[in-house]
Amino acid sequence: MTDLLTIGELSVRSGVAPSALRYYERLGLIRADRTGGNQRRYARAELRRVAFIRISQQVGVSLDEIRAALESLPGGRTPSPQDWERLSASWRGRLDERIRLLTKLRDDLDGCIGCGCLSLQRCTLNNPEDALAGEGPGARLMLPRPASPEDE
Amino acid sequence: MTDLLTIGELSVRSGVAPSALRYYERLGLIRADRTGGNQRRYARAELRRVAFIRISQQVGVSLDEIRAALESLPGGRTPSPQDWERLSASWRGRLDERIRLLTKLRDDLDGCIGCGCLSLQRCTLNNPEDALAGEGPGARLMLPRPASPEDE
DNA sequence: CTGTGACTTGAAGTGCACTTGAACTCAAGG
DNA sequence: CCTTGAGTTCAAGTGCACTTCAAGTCACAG
Repeated sequence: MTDLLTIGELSVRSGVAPSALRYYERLGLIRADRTGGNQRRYARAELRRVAFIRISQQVGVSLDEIRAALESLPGGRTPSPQDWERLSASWRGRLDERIRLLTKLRDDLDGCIGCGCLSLQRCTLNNPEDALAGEGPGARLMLPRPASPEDE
Repeated sequence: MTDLLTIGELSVRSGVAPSALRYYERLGLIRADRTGGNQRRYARAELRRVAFIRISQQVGVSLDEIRAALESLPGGRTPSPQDWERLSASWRGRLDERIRLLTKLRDDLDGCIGCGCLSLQRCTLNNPEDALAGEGPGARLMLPRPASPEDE
């Protein structure tokens, strides 16, 4: 029971496929020591990093932004609880915003269903002023830019 | 002021790029008549369809599912208000679920920040039982399957 | 020492939702 | 009639987050 994990072990414990872990390493999100035979060995702290990565993805943050956040850690490679708190808190706003927009969408949808204006003309639903645009996770999650109606 | 729209007009009114409209047509999401010169002319009803498509995407529904939903319309090609209501309502559950999961994530994140257990070991945050998995919009929005911790 | 399963690499492939480019035609105003 | 901007097609490219593949190496139990 050494305190270094193989890629297989890290994969099982983190729930992330080995291929994804290698991918994260290529992107500079995690790091690994190597054995004499060139195999990866992960410090346990990497488990925390992987957890942070997955949680951040759930919030809708891209890997590139996560990388930037992790790189912002002062000096030391192993994030302290304070680092963790700061990073987690920094996504909080994003999360709030996403929840807010989805909730607004739901309310608008309800309003539309209720009011019968389902042709979506002058309905708030079709009102582009702020509609989950930008900041989508993954590739293009939400919408590049929403609709701007006029007539119909 | 004919009641048929060119692709440029539909693009401006819907906020969707012409290339995207052609793409939607290829996928069978919208349809267009053609002029003698082979140019697309859209009935105004297509504006509603495009609006529905964009809204559905915001809810996190893939184009393929949207296509299936639109195909489910009984007979007539122009969706009635009732159709609209039914379709909109059918996404409602997805929307609720997404909001629920994001809210749970936020609460967990708060809990983590508050309780200081930021190493994310036995924290709910890292609890995979239900974590925005599946059903992501776009490509792979949320997560294929989340983490399953154990030690650290 | 050998077999087996876990590991290594780089390159290529996947899925979604589009966008871009090249080469061309159409529609409408002057 | 001619120019110009808007339209057409098909093929290929983009971005993200990975996965898959082929060909080979490593670690360890027996």
